[in-house]
Amino acid sequence: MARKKEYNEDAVVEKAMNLFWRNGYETTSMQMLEKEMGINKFSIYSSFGNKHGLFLESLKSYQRKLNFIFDEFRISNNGLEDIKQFFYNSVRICSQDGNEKGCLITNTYNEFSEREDELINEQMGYFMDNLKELFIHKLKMDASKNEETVLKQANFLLLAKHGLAAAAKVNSEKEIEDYIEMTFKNL
Amino acid sequence: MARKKEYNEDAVVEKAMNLFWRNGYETTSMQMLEKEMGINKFSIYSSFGNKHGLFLESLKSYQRKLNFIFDEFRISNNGLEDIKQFFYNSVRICSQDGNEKGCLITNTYNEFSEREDELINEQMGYFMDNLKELFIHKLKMDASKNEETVLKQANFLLLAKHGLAAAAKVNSEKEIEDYIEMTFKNL
DNA sequence: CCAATAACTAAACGATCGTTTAGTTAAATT
DNA sequence: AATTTAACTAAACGATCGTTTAGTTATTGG
Repeated sequence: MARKKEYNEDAVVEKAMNLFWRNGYETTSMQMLEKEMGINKFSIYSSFGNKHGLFLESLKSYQRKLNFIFDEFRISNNGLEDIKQFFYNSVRICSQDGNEKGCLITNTYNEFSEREDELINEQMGYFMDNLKELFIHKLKMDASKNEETVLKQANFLLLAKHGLAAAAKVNSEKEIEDYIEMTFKNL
Repeated sequence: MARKKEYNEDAVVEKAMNLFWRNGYETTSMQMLEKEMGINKFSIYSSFGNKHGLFLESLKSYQRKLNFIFDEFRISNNGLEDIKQFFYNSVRICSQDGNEKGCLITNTYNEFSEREDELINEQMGYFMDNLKELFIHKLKMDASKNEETVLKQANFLLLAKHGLAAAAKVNSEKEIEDYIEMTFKNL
């Protein structure tokens, strides 16, 4: 056989993910990735094919990172209150390390919205559908809500979450809190 | 003196603005701008200094384009209902020509959020402050609302508007309508 | 211990980015 | 009509983009 890899693929993908998260796809160059990941361009290309492939793996790494929030969200049984907590948790994740990076999914959604990138859209759709189902499940815990109301409110919350993620990058903690409280005031 | 310009600066800026609106700042190249504006790179640089300067002028052109919506908004005297109409009008502007371009201001807000571009931030701040003041003015028409409620609701609406603009690029007309109706349901 | 092979380094690839510059054309002033 | 000067064309600038490739190093199986 031959030589062994000197790096762990999951570990370097996570580093790449953090760079993409901070800067977005287009603004992050292979040079920056080389430096941040601590491996050569050759190694990046042999492990992930190209920049686009590396980005897709980074998206998956981000979703793994979010898994524990989703698990906590899924397990709890407090209906609407769970969704609100999920909103707060999402903002907290996005504004760690002092710098406001927003949500990588939402950022990607925005950056790729004009392009028609099938693989990226697949990842986005998977994430959104998953979230919407969760919202619906939580909303249905309130038996007084009929099917139509549940669907309408789930749609509303999905867009509100999207807007919140966009706002988390530029607005103050107080404004964010006001926004969340107001969003849930009359659901 | 000397030769006269063969193009109108306002006219070519509007063409540049439409290109930036469709593609964003970074994705729009000088080559594309040359073609769309119908003038040479030399002319662009002599009129606007550089790409950044042209973009700033494009932002101003966009704001001029929005002026008539703002005027209509300002003049009317129906309080909260005016704000809702403004939301609907904003979405309509963004999804013309079939392709969903979103709001140039919001797109720029997102694309430049990590950078610390003083001139761009100035334009953004000017626009946001202006909008917030208008919201406050409309909300105060309802005398039953105290100062604190008005400010909180104005903040909420500003973020909701931001989220709406982001959503207008990717969501269906029905989802957008549900979102707006839900947003105004209990204000 | 040697041949085979995969992981590494580093340099170069062509393309495109924003910007500049040398040379030409046309309008206004004297 | 001659001169001046700004607007034009088109080519080239250096830098950087994502990607590839030639050459070297290290590990494994026979």
